[in-house]
Amino acid sequence: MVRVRFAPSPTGYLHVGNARTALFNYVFARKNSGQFILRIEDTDQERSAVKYEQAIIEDLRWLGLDWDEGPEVGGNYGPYRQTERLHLYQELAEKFLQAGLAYRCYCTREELEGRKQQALQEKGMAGYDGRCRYLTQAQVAAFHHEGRKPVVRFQVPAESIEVNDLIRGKVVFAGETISDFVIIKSDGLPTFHFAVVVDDFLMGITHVIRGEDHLSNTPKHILLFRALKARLPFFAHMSMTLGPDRTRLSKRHGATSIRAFRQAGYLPEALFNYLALLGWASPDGQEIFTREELVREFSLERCSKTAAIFDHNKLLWMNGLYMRKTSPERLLQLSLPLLQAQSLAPQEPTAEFLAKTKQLIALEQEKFKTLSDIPERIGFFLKTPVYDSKLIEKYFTPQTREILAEIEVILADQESFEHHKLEEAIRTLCQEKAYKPAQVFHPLRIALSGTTKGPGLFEMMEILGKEETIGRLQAVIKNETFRSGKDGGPGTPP
RNA sequence: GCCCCCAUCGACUAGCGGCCUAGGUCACCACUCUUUCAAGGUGGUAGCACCGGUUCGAUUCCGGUUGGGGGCGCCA
Repeated sequence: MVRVRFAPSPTGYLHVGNARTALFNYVFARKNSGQFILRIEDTDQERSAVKYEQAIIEDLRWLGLDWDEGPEVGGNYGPYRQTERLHLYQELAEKFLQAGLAYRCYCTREELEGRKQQALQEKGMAGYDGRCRYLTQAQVAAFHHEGRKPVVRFQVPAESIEVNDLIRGKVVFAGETISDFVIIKSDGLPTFHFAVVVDDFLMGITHVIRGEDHLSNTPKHILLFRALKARLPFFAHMSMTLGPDRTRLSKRHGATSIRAFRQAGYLPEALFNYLALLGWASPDGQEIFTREELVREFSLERCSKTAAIFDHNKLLWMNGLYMRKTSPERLLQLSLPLLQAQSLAPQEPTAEFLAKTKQLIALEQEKFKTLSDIPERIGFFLKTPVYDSKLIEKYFTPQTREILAEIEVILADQESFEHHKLEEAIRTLCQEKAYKPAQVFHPLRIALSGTTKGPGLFEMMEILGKEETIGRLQAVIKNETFRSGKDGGPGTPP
């Protein structure tokens, strides 16, 4: 039975790089009919916050990465929060101490720092020198008397360690390069290295799939597994996610948290799909996957060893693809809060309003790249447009007013406001008066919507309806600033 | 400084010794469709880091150089 885990520390929002790790674990578990476990690594007292734990949980769910065991769902290997498992680490550390696998170290941070600098200069080694390994009773007593609080260090044997990585193959670390590392901090909490191994062991994790930044830590973990007499899990270290400047992806690169992308109007399935493509490729080059397809196709063997740069651009394209694919109904639901936030929709919309808005969304759907584009692109339907003087200047000539007035008359005569009929009528006008269509269509579009971007002109008029269309036209025609053909400042026509 | 990983178009990648005059996707450019903005269609620009080997033959195998990334914490 395959058992994998994602173990975030709640010190911030879910980072896209971590989300990708979670996703690979999730997909691997599903592919192998195994279990996906969520474990919260909250042993950093300084930085961990409940708020972030909650946010991470929400964002994982939003991405569709549901776990079989972990917070909020339980399981037989709990608890799944490390601060609730402290006794386990302490007991095991005590056993290590008694078995001579670990020892108490009384060095202070200052002493450590000083010696580290010196060793770095002299030998290029930055690790602990092991000087507390064999303290006498008297020395220990003296340290206690000084009030020093010890840490527990693991005694690293001088042998080289081999890591057989599923993605990278065999990696060998020389024994001397690993120094005695801390497993229990002076506050009694376990360090990351100790807690992961103890938990992976106790939770029966079979495959450790994580970022490449942990590859160098793996020999330590292997040593710990051995000390626990535990069977080694398989390791798979996936490539890192970098920013456009090839450095670790961070806030400097803009949005880096799943939360930020959510708020920017991205769809979960788009992010899911994009993340899957970062460091993994299907054999046949397929790039668009449903969750099920990805689960079917995925394999660790096809994971790339090269670090991947997170490309906002391709994500945006892919999001647009999914925006076009999904139903107007869902887009309506997802964008309603955004419309409300911009006062484009009432807090308690009527069925009529919703139906109309859905119609608008359907009309403009092919142009949305993110949900945030929805208010922007359909806003002018929902409330009187604001006119941009530059546009007026560019598209309106002195003659325009006359043309618009003629159109107004024609529209008033229309019995049906069906778009084919409207088009026919206006094209007839163009012919009769020998107007070039562009000369008529552009100003009309701007007069009605305040923008050059929009749906088909006649579809737009149909949805706006006779009354509103004529109303907007009249307002523009009467607008004083328009008379000169320029300087139509932003603002709502009277 | 020491240790580890990595190296194909600007980006993600396919390639697992001859099928490669290196393929796909995003971006970019051109053309096309068109009442705008998109979307779509067609075409195009662009890459095997470098130096040595191995081999009849290297993008593919080996070594080195260079470059990038990661680790060396009482952070995870």
